[in-house]
Amino acid sequence: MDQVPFAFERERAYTRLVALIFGGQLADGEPLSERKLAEQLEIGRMPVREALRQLEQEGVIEVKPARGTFVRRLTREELAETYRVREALECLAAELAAARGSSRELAISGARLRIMAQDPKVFSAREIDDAGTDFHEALTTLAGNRVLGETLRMLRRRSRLSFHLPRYFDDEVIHRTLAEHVGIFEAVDAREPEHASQLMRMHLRRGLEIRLKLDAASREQRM
Amino acid sequence: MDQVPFAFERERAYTRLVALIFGGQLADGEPLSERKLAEQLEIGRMPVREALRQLEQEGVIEVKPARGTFVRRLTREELAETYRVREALECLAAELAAARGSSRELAISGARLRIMAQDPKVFSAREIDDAGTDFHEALTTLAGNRVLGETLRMLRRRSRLSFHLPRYFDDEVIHRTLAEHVGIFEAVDAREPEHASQLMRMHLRRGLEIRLKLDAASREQRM
DNA sequence: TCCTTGTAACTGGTATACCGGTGTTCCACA
DNA sequence: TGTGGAACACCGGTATACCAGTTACAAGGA
Repeated sequence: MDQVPFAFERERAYTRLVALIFGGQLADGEPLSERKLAEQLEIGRMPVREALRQLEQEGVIEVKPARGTFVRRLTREELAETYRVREALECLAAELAAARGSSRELAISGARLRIMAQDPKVFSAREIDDAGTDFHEALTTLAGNRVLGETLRMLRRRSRLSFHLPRYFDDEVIHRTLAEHVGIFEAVDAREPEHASQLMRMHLRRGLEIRLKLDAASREQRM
Repeated sequence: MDQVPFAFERERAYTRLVALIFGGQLADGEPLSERKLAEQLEIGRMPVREALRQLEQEGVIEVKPARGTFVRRLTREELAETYRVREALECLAAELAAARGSSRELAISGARLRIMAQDPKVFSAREIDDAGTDFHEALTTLAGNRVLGETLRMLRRRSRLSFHLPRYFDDEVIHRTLAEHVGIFEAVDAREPEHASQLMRMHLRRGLEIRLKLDAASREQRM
């Protein structure tokens, strides 16, 4: 009856592929091959194929029959579209979460954020980034709507797709993002749905703005 | 270069499965079998399997290894959750569409709705229902956000899952829904984003309310 | 040198076969 | 008659093989 972490090869393949794709271990635009991936991961081709198909449906990769499988690069327009949809749903999540009040998980995540915000320089960009991801996750769980959770997970994965960007941003951006997370946490903790939603909206809009700016700079640099 | 309607067996399998599942040609709770479906549809097992996997990801079916594949029946809670997420996104779509003004497709769809609304009794429930589906589709396309469109398509499919309900509702419900669609169309046509969004919100909340009531009645009847 | 052309090495798509796990059926036995 | 258990049929999961289409590249002709 107990659920083993990976009951199926397909799930193993999926998590490993996600790690590969978002871990930056792939040359830009390099085609993935079902067979080569299977060999590399020491998993059969069919499970790998199914995992790839799932990633395709999530918008992470693109499969071109007889040509290859490719990690998608988001255009500026598509990134903006993804953020727009995320905004609607992340705000809903914040609102629902705030209406329910805090949870143990969110309290832990929030406390961690607060500690980090007091002296951000002590922590690595990676740590702060991870804490932010956890926070969003805890917030969504607290919202208590599973359909919302699934949908958001998909959108977040999609919006994480790099499009010629450095993996981590500079300190200023990271610290501001951290401060925004703390602000949202406090609004939720204070049971202020409207406020939480509003802060979340600004948080995402700033996030998009930053990514678009960095992308523009990156393009200019490459000319 | 031109795209044939069904380049792949998998796509054929998918559309035929959707027709099967939502066409009510399945006994309640009856297990689907990859092999039997493949034989019945005269499509190989692998394409059918891939189509089923997609439907699973969309929340339409549930696959239990070594036991079978089942059409999911939504609980009241899950239906409500789905509608809540849909509400956020359908409102966004209405808002974006209204901001852009009308399109040729939406105008056609809207004109059809108006004609129907003038004398609803002339049209069949099926016709009115289809016109409503078309309208939502045209509205989403007009919104011009593909990620939004994809996400909504998935949620709509999910919320269409019957849970012991008669396929079509009574005349009063159908006519009121029709009137609501016309109202939303007019708000979009008049470029009133806020108004369109508000009407859409009420439209969906009423829709959920109706389905929950019918479900409750259905449960009572079965006792 | 450049273009053509055919071949070989890929790609994803599909078919078939086999695996271990599950549920049922039915017979032997108490 | 009731019950335990073995055999069987069926399930989804996976491996392997083959297909058709694409691409890269090398050999040969202009």
